[in-house]
Amino acid sequence: MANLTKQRRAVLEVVKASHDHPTAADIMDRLREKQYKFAYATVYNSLKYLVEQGLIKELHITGGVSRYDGRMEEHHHAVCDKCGKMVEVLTELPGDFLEEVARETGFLIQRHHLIFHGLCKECQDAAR
Amino acid sequence: MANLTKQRRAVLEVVKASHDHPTAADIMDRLREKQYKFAYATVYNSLKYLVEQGLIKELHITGGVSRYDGRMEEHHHAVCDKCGKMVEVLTELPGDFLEEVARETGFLIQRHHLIFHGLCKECQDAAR
DNA sequence: TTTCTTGCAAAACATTTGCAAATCG
DNA sequence: CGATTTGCAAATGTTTTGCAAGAAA
Repeated sequence: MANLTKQRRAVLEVVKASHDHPTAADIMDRLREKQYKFAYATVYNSLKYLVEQGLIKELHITGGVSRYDGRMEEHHHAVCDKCGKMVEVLTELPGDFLEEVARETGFLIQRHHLIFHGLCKECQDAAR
Repeated sequence: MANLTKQRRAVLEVVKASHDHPTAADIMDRLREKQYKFAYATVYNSLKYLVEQGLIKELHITGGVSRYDGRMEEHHHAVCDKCGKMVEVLTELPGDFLEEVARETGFLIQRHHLIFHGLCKECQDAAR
C-alpha cells in the first residue's frame, strides 16, 4: 500500500517543506519551481493518497479551498480575521474534555481540530 | 443596518428552521419548496449579509462547500467519517484553555470552532 | 499480463462579478 | 431622487472524471 511514486514523493516533499498550509494551487506552483510539471489531477490524486496514508493533513479553514499541512503532530490553528495570517497552536485539549465529548455524542472520536479566529498581535497593535 | 429584505428574511427563516447545516444549494432547494425562486447570487448575498450581521454562522467542515448554521449558541460539531452524519456538541471548552491559547499565540481570540471526527454510535455498532 | 498511476482535457460544482432593472427610503 | 438590493448570465476558481497511454508488479 505504501506506493510512493515519483509524483507522490515530490508532492509530499513540497507539503512537508511548506509551513504555510498551501492550497493545491500553491503546491502546483512550488512543484513547477522545482521543475516538476504534473497534471492538476495528479497533484490532487497524490494529495488524496497522502492524506489517506496519514502522511499529511487536509485542512478546511476558510471556505472553498482545501489546504494541506505536513506537520503531523497534534496541533490546531489560529487565523487572523484581519490579515489572514494563520499560526499553529500547540496547546492541547485536556483529556477529560475529550472524554466528556465522547460521552455526550456517543462518538468514537478519532481526531479533532480546533480553529481560533481573532486578531493577531500585529493587527491588534495596528488597531490602536 | 438591520435591513431585512424579503429575500434575506426568507433565507434566514430557512436556515433557522434547518438543523442539518445546509449548504447554499440545500437552501436554494428549500426556498424553492416554499415557492421562493431567488437567484443564486441573491441567496449568496443574503447568506453573506446574515453572517456579517451575526444572525447565522458559516461552517467550513468538509472540503469545498460552506454550510450554514442558524444555531447561535456556542457549540461545536462532530462528523462521522463513515456515514457523514454531523451532530452538535455542546460541551464547552474550559476557560483556562482559551487563556492559555491566547497566551501562546498572542492572538485576541474572538471565536473558536472545534470539529471532531470519528464514528457515530450506529457506525460503531455496525462495525462489530 | 494485470493492476495501478499518470496526463490531459473536459466536466462538474461552488461561488463571485458586472450590470441593468427593481425596490426602498 | 439616491442608495441599496435583486436577478440573470457569464466568469472564476477548485476539484473531479473519463479515458487512453505509461509504468510497475
